[in-house]
Amino acid sequence: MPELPEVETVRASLNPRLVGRRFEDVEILDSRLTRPVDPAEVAAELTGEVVVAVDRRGKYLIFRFESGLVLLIHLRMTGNLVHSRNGAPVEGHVRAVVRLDDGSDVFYRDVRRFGTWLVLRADELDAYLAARLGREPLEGSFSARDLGERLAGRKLPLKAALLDQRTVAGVGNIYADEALWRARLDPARPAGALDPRELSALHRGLRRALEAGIERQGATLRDYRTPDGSSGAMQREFKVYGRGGEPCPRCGTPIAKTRLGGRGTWFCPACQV
DNA sequence: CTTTTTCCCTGGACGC
DNA sequence: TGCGTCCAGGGAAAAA
Repeated sequence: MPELPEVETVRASLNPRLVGRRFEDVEILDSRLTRPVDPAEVAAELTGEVVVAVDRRGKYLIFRFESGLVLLIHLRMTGNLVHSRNGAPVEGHVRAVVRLDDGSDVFYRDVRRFGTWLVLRADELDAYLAARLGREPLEGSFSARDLGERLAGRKLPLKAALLDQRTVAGVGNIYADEALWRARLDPARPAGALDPRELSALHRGLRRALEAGIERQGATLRDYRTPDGSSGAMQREFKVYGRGGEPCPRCGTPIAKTRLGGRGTWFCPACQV
């Protein structure tokens, strides 16, 4: 499940490969991908476009073109971009293919078909993203105080608040649990009830968890791969996610599993308070 | 307004 | 071996 670190890894890999390249041919094989827009219309819009940058905002990939169009890709659960230079076919759940002007191909694969491709004009992009996303947690100017403002007055569980992309952009189920463990905070705590010291710990926990994920090229549990086909290594560093019954790396208490915000949630019942 | 629930999808794990 | 059931979860939309 690609979250901020996985999407950032994909972005960093694709950017140098795609900048300056022209989309010679675009095939969209699954109409769900562009719904409700006709995939043929999207393919026609993208054909001939020249990439000037591959950016990221939250979990969105942003392909910017010379013309001023942008392609917004969300990988959701199992979306996967593969860059193939040798013309070797890529197998399995291919939903779209882009042929570039250097002869290489970008394959979009997605087992569960939740991912989306959306074409916008650059002047529409900010409003689209602003309506859905909060601050970038790794931006230098994002402070514990900013985080506190996003959580103030909210009564839902901390875990659920972190999954809400308007709280902080890019955090998903894995990094929410990992950040809460680092901050020593109980995921069930009411989101608006943190004191300044706890907000600071959560701010630091979020950044440390996300940065660790980026350093390890993301976490590969099943489907996620980088565009060159390699796996991430962050899954080996998980402190609590998916580790029910194993000892807490900090205090040795067995990790507990519960359900919060509709998602599996792992935490240490002793040192997260 | 905020929060919760339902839905979309497929394949892997599990019970019998 | 095969079949049924459950589970994984990001975000949109509907419901509460």
